[in-house]
Amino acid sequence: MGPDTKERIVYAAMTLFARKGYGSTSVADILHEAGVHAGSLYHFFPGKQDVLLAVLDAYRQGLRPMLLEPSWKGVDDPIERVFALLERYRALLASSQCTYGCPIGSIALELHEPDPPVRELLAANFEGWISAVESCFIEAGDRLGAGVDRRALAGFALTTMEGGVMLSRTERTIDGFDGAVRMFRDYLDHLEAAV
Amino acid sequence: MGPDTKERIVYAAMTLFARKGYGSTSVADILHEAGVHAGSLYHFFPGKQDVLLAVLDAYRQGLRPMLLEPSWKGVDDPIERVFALLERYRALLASSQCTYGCPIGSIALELHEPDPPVRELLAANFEGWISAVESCFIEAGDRLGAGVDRRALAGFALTTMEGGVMLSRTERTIDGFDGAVRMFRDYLDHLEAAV
DNA sequence: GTCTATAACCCGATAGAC
DNA sequence: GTCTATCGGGTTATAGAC
Repeated sequence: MGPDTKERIVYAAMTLFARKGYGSTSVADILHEAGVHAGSLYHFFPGKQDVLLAVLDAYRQGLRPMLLEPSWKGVDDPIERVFALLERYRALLASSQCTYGCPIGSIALELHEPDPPVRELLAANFEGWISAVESCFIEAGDRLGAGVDRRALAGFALTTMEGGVMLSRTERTIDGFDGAVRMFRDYLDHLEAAV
Repeated sequence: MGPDTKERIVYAAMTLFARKGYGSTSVADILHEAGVHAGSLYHFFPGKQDVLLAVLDAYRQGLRPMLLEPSWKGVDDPIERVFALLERYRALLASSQCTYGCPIGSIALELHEPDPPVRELLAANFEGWISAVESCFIEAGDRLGAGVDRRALAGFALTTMEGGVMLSRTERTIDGFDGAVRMFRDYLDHLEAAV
């Protein structure tokens, strides 16, 4: 239908996987959402799982331009940037009645035994996220004690976000997410005060 | 086949849902695992989702006898009890090559739009977990400052565990879980030191 | 590259004998 | 309560014309 058929398929799949999950999204759903027919999808992709791989790769490639840069617009303080990132997930939750959270985390838990390339792309997405946040904590310099493990702290930011999303999605209230982020903030305050 | 057919079905489903997820477990899988035939399952349950409800209720009822009490055997310190609980999840991860984590969290994220009774039972499971941990923090008395929100801190323990499980399952390494728990421990150390 | 039709399969659930 | 056979429908993927 156009030169960007493949991209439309990936974008449609991205939307649907985030909204309904991977298993609950049928190929027919993707075809309908993208406005293409089966022949086109199977021309570009060997199968459904390869569409998932393309989606996960798109997330990975979009980390900076689609997630970090919008979140960090007008925020220069490196530690505030971490909370600006968390705030973006809060906005996603709040604007969807606590239905939509982190698409990577949902897929990561939905697929119990993913094929290696899928699992590796999921891990690469987490790794990119953690690395970006780690950079913020490194940039914060001596506001955090020299003994503070920046990488582990960034991983803790991720687990706070993912766990908070899970709790809020289940309770259908933003409270769980907010509570977790508030505790994480308090922890960072203690770390800064301890220097 | 016996007077406990219904229980065998629930137990089989519990095992399979934890191992493969809800959607990837077919009724035929449950029948095979439980050693019963379709007629028996549909005699006791209207459908597959009702088996899930029974499983979630079993987890809820088993929280104390199956999870808390074994974790807290020989551990009297209320704050150490929280970490003993987290240690139990670590053992589950470690003994399964980081495949098996928290079955409730997996199902919570797998089902994007669960029917109300399912979502409510998932929330009730989280609520029971959080309440139990909150009790520990309350029991810790003035070792934590009076201004510390015990309930939010318990929720933070849950998000730390669930997020850590997600990260470790994806990376197939225990590091993410250990890092998150280490940070949580450090936070509690700061809270205790600040009193 | 795109479209239609359909193959081959698995699913949850049911019917009805015992 | 238990067993067998099967229905009806949705699934991924393919075949083949255009």
